[in-house]
Amino acid sequence: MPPDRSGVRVVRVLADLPAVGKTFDYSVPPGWSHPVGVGTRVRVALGPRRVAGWVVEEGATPPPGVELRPLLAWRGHGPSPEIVSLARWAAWRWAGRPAHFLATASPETVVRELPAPGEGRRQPDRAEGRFGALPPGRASGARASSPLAAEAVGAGRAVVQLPPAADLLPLVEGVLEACLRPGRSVLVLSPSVPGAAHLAGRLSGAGWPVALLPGGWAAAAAGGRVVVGSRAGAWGPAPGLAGVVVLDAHDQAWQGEAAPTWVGWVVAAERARRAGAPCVVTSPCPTVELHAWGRLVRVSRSSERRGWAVLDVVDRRKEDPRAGLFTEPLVRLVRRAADGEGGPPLVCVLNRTGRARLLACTGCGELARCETCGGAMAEAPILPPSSPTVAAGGAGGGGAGDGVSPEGAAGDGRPGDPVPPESGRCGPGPSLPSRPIRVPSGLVCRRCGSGRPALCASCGSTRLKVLRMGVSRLREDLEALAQVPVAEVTRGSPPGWGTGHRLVIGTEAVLHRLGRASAVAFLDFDQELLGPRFRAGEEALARLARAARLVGGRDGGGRVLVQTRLPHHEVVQAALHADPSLLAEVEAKGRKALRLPPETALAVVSGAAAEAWVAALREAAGSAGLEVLGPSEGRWLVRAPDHRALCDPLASLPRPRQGLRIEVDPWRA
DNA sequence: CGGACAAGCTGA
DNA sequence: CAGCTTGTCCGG
Repeated sequence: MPPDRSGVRVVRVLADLPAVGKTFDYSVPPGWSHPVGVGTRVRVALGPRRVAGWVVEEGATPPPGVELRPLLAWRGHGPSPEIVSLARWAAWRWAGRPAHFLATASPETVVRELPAPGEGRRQPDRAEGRFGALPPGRASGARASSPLAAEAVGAGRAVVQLPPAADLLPLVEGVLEACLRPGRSVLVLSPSVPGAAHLAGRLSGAGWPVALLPGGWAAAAAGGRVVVGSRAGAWGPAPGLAGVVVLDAHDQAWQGEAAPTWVGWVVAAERARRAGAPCVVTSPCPTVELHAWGRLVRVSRSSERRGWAVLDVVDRRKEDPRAGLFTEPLVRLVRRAADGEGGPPLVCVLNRTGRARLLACTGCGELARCETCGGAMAEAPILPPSSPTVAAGGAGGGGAGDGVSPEGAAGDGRPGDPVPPESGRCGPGPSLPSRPIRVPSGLVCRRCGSGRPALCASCGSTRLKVLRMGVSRLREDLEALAQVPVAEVTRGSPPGWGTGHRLVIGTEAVLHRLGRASAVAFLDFDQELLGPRFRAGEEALARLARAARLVGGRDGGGRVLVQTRLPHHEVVQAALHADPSLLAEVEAKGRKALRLPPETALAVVSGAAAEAWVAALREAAGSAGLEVLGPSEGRWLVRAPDHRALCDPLASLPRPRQGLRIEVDPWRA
């Protein structure tokens, strides 16, 4: 090593190792012709190993007494210095590691050089049809100039409340017209990957220079393009950022389940703020957070009404209780769908997987409960041990409450999930068929996972009646009623499952899987309304909005049927009157009263090391106005007046290497 | 993260 | 006291 300060470039490198937050200094080999700057991806020696990393600082003074080692290899272009800085911010904001975000912000392959910058808009293709017609838009070559877009761009931070079935393209094009300039970029994000691809196709057909992420990373990094992506796209390259558009900003998909639980639209908005660029988000049903963030821009009442569906509210209080979920209006709808010819299907939604989630003895009336823990026993098919086959399984969700969340359904049929233990304490016996079947069925505890045969524990009767049925059972009943095949779609179903059926039933997932429906029926909407999460109301309205979009709004002629015992609930009323503010007002007051976001900032801390760490946090807490509540079910809730008061202490307290999960902005408190 | 090394437990 | 496990520290 030459004795320094004589033309040897020194760079500070962050290794791509989640647990190593520390940075290390290296020398740039003198012979290198590669561009090396903040964000460049490199390979370095760290102790005995060679690891990937990013240059995060240039020209730093290495600590005295360390012999610098040279960078080992140049691994192509990486995120820009602005993104490196944004990653540091996000690491603070969601209690994560910068390396996590830099990985998200980096291209999937080594990018050695960048193509030419985008050239501005060319004449639109006339061949428009190949991008499909959902939602039914007019030819996008037509004048897109949208006064709505102008108003939104002018507001700087705008929440455009477009109804569910509205075509978003005119607004997006309006923002592009207002913002996209040679050599600059506009970021357009959609909550789903197919949604982003579809949008990219339409924009590109309309003549815009599009780079679709993640594949188009290099093109995006060259600048002058509309950069289209989904959640991770919030981290995509967009040099000279001149505007940001986020579609369906209320969507739960903007937040991930894995820690750090960063929120895509919040990252995009922060990026726009730092660049001084306008950020326009759209939503048919803006959340309270969105209301607190930006200025609300609304369309006319008549447009808004047109974009929501006609809602049939079935008051289950007035229906014959013996009819169960099959109310008279639903039966009519089912018969009509069964008799119909072709066209999109009737979609029935019931957010309960499995066949039967709660049973009682027909003889003595006793509930089927677990002999071990007292929890409710659900009916479950008996599977061969560790069968990988997808089947209805009531076994999901260890202690996840009612399992109403889509996550609760995640356990379906995955190997390693608690399936009824045929070898267990009271397994049903030896001769199991090799394929999963529905009969004989057993009972399985949804809390502790133990199983037993389908018998009443108190009188031994084998006749059990279903008090709360799940989709699998309902599918059979629906098929019997309709006399046509009925498809069942849950999270585990293969893609494309259910197409070609006149009737489809499923959990919440069915709303995401299908592109179009003639009608959507929510069989037990109370479950959505009363979910044990503080965002239950907003989620429920988002589902109604999605359903309205599926049926094409009022113009599409579709209907949405909602079976509920709470017909006056603000969520139902908001959809009925095509006025999401009816919910927003109630919701804002409620959050304020209960000191929930956006009134406060929350984090949930859990894991093996949580208890000790939280104790230390409590020590440090008092000054900052930080409250630590809990534990409840092994989780602590940390509450602060705002994110600064929350995240500063979380960031300054040293973290154990393992066993600590911090969820900032938790979905449920 | 993964290797190095130190401190603790075990068994002959 | 060797041999192994478990824990803590460090890397430029």
